[in-house]
Amino acid sequence: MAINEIALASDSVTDAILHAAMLRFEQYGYSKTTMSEIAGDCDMSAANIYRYFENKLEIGAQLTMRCLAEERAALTSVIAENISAAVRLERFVLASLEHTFSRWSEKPRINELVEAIAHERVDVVNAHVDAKRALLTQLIEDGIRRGEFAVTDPVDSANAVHAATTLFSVPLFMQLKPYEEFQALAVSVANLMLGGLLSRSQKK
Amino acid sequence: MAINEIALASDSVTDAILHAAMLRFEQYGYSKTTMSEIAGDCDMSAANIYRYFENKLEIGAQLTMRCLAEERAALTSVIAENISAAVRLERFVLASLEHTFSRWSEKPRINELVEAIAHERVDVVNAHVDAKRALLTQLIEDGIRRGEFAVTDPVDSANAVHAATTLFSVPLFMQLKPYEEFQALAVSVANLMLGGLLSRSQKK
DNA sequence: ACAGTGAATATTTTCTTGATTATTCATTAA
DNA sequence: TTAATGAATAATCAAGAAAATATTCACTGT
Repeated sequence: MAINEIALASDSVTDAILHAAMLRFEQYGYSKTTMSEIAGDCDMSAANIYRYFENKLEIGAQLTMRCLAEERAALTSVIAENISAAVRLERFVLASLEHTFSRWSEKPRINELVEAIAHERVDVVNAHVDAKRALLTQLIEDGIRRGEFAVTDPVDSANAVHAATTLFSVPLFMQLKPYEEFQALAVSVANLMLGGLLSRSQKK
Repeated sequence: MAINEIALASDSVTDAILHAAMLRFEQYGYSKTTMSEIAGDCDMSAANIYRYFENKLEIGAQLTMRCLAEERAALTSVIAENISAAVRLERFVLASLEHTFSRWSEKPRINELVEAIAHERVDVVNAHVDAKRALLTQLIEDGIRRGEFAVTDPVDSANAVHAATTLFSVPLFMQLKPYEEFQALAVSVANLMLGGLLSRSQKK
């Protein structure tokens, strides 16, 4: 029964709704999923959902935030690796590309959700972008601390790196080339930028 | 009379049609302009246009090619300046941004035209992108020749620079920030990349 | 043959209008 | 007071007709 599913998957009505919505969105897409269906999965009426969420968009927004947070979690673990900042930067770019590409090619429904929310809730995307920039800033600060990077303004450098890797973060572009070409390009871009970051003694 | 306009602006029926179409597209937009209107401006019937152009899309494509060629002409003259390759590269990026931004903000009708054609005639955009990459390759080769740049594969570097400056070449992004912020970002990106291009002796 | 046309056809867009769906609200049950 | 509902309302979507537009074609004048 649905009651069991809820018990297994979550510990509050809010989470039950989010969980049910996610399953629907994954399988049928955001726009094709109705509030009644989500409600039915939770054994409640559609009206009751509005006691927990302002509207459908808010459900989508929260799920999108989770999705983007997962991506950042992966990037965070790249940053945390115990290797040179230069290699971490390259892996950061490659990991970002990998998430963008695989969401686009393997999870089109979720991609649809994210795009829809990005359109109506710019704040969600902005928060993600700001968080990503903050991660890059962290990484660059660490590189400076270790004596690897020679730049003086880590925030400015992080902004530049972020801007320069736009191509690898926007699903829309993924249709332009096969994944392998994007990978090679990402490596080239990362190496080019590293030239501007590395301190003289680090260069081969 | 229209006859005079044609005589002034062009020397063939083909050019008269293109000229009339451009005026209409600029003022009313690509989709709102009809073949009959273009034909009327040239004192001919709509059917007669098809003796000179395959269809409306082809007219749009040719005008778009002109527009993109103008942009490349500006970039070409930046490359031709008699200054260091490093400065030319920065100016190249800034000029590219300027074209993207001003077309988006000041010529929305033309931008609509370009977007419409880009959607239906990918080959037109591809040719432009390839030509832009070729210009960058030229510039980098020149930088190498002069001893300014230390890279070994100018085509790969040009691809990387081109990819890294995507943000400044796509009209869609122009809504994200004010022009001044884009300018500052473009300078940061250019400097970051120059770090990877410049030969050791050039660095301050 | 060539440049051109009006009328016919095909395609696209626009507009209605009937559903479907989102959201609100008055009310019930605990 | 809190959780929940069915019914009412509002907003959105979708199918199909009507109108506008693109494209073709048989034909005219040169």
